[in-house]
Amino acid sequence: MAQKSRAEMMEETRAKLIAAARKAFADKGYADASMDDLTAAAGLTRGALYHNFGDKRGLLAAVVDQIDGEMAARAQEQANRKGGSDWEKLLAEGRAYIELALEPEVQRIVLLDGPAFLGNPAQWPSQNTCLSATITTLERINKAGGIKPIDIEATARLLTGAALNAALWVAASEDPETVLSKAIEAFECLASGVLREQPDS
Amino acid sequence: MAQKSRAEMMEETRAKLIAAARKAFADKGYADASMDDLTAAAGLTRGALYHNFGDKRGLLAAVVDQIDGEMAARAQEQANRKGGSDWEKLLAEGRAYIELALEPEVQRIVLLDGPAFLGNPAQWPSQNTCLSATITTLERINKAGGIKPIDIEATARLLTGAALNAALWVAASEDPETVLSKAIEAFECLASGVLREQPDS
DNA sequence: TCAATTAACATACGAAGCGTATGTTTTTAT
DNA sequence: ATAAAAACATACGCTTCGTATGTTAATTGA
Repeated sequence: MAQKSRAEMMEETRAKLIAAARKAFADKGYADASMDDLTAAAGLTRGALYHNFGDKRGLLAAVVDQIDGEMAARAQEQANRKGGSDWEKLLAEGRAYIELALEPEVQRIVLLDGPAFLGNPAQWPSQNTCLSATITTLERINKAGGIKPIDIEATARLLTGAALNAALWVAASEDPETVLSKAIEAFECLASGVLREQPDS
Repeated sequence: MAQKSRAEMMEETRAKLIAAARKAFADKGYADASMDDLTAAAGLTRGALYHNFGDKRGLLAAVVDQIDGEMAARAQEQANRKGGSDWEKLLAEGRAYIELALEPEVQRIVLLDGPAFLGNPAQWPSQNTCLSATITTLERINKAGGIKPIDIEATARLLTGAALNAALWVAASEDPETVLSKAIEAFECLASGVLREQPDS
């Protein structure tokens, strides 16, 4: 089909705006990103913005949603690649979260600006994408009787929180390579706290 | 002395501005807080602001510093109150962090707005106030040979990160009472991962 | 098929806020 | 006592956001 339908055009402009926003938000931060510049870079005007996303925050929410989806997919991929036990999958997820959060785009938009302008991340619908994966893995381990009798969701929240914070620490360090390995070690150490018995490693 | 020196006057206006900023930032958030309104509420104008703090961000930094100092002091107080072993002190600190982070003022200003407008908290000088306390406690436990051979700072970073994230979760929940106890349980569980042997509890 | 309506934007407008540049007054220094 | 500087207040310009109002093209209904 050479002709694009109206709905397709709409989706295309939405995609262009989101793409331009990802770049602008990542480069300048949400607060310093001008909507005039952003929309112009996408070959549009602010009119398209307010028609499609309501306001500036709406665009940020859409961007966060998109990034979060990509994060969850990539983390799952990493976790499933190596196979292994559910426990090893949990550790792989944690490592993946840390490494994903090292990307400037994720860090600036999702970890720094997101909470300030979209509010408490614990209330985001998207945050649950990454989180539910961890919950699922924890529940599997739990059904096998491998962990202590604690609240699954609470544990998942703390683990992901620790991972994201670790990423911020690594990003701020002057020697990310070695600091990253330290962070991953510490993460696996803390995670082992949920086990009934010490792992083999 | 009935007369106040010039330096005292200066400190007084700084204190008034910081106090007004704490209230305004906590109520409306940093982005939506008007400097005109804020300074007027302190009985001053924006002139005083830019003379004392450089810009809006400078005022936020001062506010964050003050709150962080109070947090560290209160957490230490809580940890030392019950006495007990270093291990119990570590758990008490974690619990204190979670409970402190539940206060709307701390949450809005330090956890949500701070990172967005002051940048990565891992680079803040003030963040180290709370963190170094945890590091100190961990080192004490380490010297007694009680923990696994992992990086102390990394562990402290992850533990505080987990605590702060837990607080955001509790704050967003509809039943903070029970969720808080779950979060504290999970925290202690994860923290026990650093121990060589399972604690007595 | 052809008006009429609506969707998808663009343009124009008004208001608010930040930072700076420029006063103004009161100490401090010499 | 006069000059200098500190501690603010006032005034100004610039940017930006959200909305209100066009404008064009597609869709609907008879």
